[in-house]
Amino acid sequence: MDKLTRDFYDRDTIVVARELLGKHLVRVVDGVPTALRITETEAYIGRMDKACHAYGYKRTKRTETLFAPPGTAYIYLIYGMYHCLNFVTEGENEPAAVLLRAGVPVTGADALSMSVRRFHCTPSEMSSYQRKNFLNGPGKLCKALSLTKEQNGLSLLGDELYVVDAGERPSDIHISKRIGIDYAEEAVDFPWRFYYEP
DNA sequence: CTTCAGATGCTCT
DNA sequence: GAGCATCTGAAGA
Repeated sequence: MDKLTRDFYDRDTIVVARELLGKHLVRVVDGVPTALRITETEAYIGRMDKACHAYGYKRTKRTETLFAPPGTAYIYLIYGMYHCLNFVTEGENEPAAVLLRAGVPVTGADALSMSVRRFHCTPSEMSSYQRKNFLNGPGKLCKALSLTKEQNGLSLLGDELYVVDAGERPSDIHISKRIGIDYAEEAVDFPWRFYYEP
């Protein structure tokens, strides 16, 4: 159960996105860890990707975090009420990141803390619809882990938010176009979404 | 199962 | 002022 180091993140973004599948994302609040298994990711690469906030090395207040060292959390508000969690990759001054889109709880205790944060109830009180759609979206994932823009810029090498290799190697990884980037012209067709059925 | 409208605030032009 | 890397509940098939 080794915590991933900077070397893991400081590589090609596509590779990092693929290899994050099956890893455990750990969020610690008040000393209590909650873990989920990562099941869906997307790559965003500013150098060449019109879907990336930092396309063409565009530097604004928001994209500043994408220029931080690999292994930094990039978290932003979307649609006025949800948050998206990303991991910065590929070297300093090379704005690129992996979006964390979905996961599943690792243990029963993890399921409990996340169901409380998401629905203010226990897992057994969740509807079957809620159970089926528990963590299958970036906004849901952030809510379940109590992540907001307050945590933007947090290092993944610290103790509040990090990823561990639990030795799981998912088979049958699916690849597709990315979700919700219809504005991105030719980049809408880039096959940079990775996921598997846990 | 599917579609659909509405919520809501921040960022950039 | 426009638009957004989304989610939910309600309604219909």
